[in-house]
Amino acid sequence: MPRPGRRREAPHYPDTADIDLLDVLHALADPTRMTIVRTLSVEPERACGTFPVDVAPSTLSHHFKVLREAGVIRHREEANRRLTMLRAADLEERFPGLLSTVVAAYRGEAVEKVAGGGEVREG
Amino acid sequence: MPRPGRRREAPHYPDTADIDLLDVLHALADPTRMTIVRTLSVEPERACGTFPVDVAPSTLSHHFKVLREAGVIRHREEANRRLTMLRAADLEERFPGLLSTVVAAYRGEAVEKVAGGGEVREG
DNA sequence: TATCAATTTCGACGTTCGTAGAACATCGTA
DNA sequence: TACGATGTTCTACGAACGTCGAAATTGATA
Repeated sequence: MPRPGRRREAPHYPDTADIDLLDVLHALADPTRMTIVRTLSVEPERACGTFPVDVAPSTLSHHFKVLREAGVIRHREEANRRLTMLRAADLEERFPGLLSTVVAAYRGEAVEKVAGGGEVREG
Repeated sequence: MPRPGRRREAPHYPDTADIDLLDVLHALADPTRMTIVRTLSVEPERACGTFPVDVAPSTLSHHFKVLREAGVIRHREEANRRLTMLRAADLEERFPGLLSTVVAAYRGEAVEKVAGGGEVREG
């Protein structure tokens, strides 16, 4: 009996206190996922299909799952789309300075290695 | 014709400018390797076989290789042992604040997940 | 109601990873 | 020279990973 109001199963998010550092580091250690995070660090929220990455939708969905279960992102339902945003405040509470430091480090990286190579305005 | 003065091949270290963020994050996203790094953050250098981890020597050697090629550690030959130290200054130059932030975050983590569980004095 | 657009789930495939045992190399010492 | 201590390399193996296509689901729209 599928419940209405949610797209399939409601995703499971770890509590802030349960966010694991190694899970976060592993989630960030991938060019596609890092591109997602960097994009969200500039834009507060964004629809799943609009990220500047060059992978199949199913692959992208997989990366969202990794980031979600690591506690890095959260989704918000809107119509038939799902908006993604960073759990920046939660991460800041759990691991102070971590997210901003990592994102800042990635800003300086060469972009050629990023999946898709599509650049996003760095505001 | 084996050359004297060095234990086998001289390890290859990336230049500071060539250290890749994703490689570093991947290297740190493992309990055994994170334990090595945390230990070195308290003690400046340490012989390879003396880390509080519970893996076979060959496995440990593999982890050192990952950390070395990511640019996180450096070795120093001494007699028939090899001392390991962090490339803290290089990492600070390449990715300011990254190493200290990550290590600080790991300090607060539960230790049960650490390979071997052997605790080290946290000074 | 049929259809489209957005996204997830499932199954499959090839690659990388963490692990350990066996063999080897090097240094210090008996 | 022989031996023990210290690490590394090689090989192998199961698990996890990144990738995709096909199918399914949901909300909006025709």
